[in-house]
Amino acid sequence: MPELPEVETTRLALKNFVIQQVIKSVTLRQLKLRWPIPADLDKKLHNKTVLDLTRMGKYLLFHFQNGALLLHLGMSGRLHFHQEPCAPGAHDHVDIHFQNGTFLRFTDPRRFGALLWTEAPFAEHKLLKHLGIEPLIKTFNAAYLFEQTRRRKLPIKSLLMDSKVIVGIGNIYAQEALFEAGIKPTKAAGLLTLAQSGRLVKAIQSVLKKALKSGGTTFRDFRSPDGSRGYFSLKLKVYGKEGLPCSVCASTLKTIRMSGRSTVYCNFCQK
DNA sequence: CAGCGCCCCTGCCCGC
DNA sequence: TGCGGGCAGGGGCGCT
Repeated sequence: MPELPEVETTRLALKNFVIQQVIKSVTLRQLKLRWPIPADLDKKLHNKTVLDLTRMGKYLLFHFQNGALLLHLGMSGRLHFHQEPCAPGAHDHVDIHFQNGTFLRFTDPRRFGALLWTEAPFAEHKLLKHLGIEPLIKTFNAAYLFEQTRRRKLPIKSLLMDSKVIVGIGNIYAQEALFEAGIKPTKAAGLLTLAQSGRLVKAIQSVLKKALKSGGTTFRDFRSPDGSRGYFSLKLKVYGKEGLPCSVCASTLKTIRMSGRSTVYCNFCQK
């Protein structure tokens, strides 16, 4: 999926289009996503007004007076706001039609995404209540990360990607942040020094902010909700650079697999 | 409890 | 060209 920058980019692009819109109907073509889409969603959302669109980690929340629609883009999910009718393609699973004739389309070829309904208080929803800290807020700092990593034996990369600790960091930005901080992905989290924790926090924030600024890194499947393909404006230093020379020391970047995901790093720059 | 793999699914790319 | 295998941005869950 899109990681935090892509989800936030999606949210910002959609926000002004969907807020205050009144739902006319919901078309469901495929219920089988990560979890089944509630079949009675149309009934639940009929005549309801979208009050707000927020983000918690990589979850988007469409707020209504009586609850919230919880949406996760999974690996390949996209949201596209349409101003006029448009025939659905193979993976266009959901259309949310508004009373003014516009509609929001949820497309997800791999179907790892999710669309769920949650009654207030939504923060108590099982998918949301254990979410960790947002990486771009002030309280995510060296002391926080240092404290969170004590006595943790798992590799630091795995910890970065654990949404119970920190939200929004996926396989791309975990690798990029670790490279920028000069820390090996395999290093046991508990062995980080306070100084390294500080460098890692700075690196995470810098990488995410750069990606946000460029509207989210755009990869194979990711498309901004306005339909543009975007571009690879964020210069990735290690992700997908297997076998290429390190941009700092020119030694060949190394690739390993960590919990099923490929991980690229520089064996010399990262300690 | 902590940590690690599995698996849900389709598309794409590569090698044969 | 066709086909099989491997891999892709996630993350909850079940097992050890």
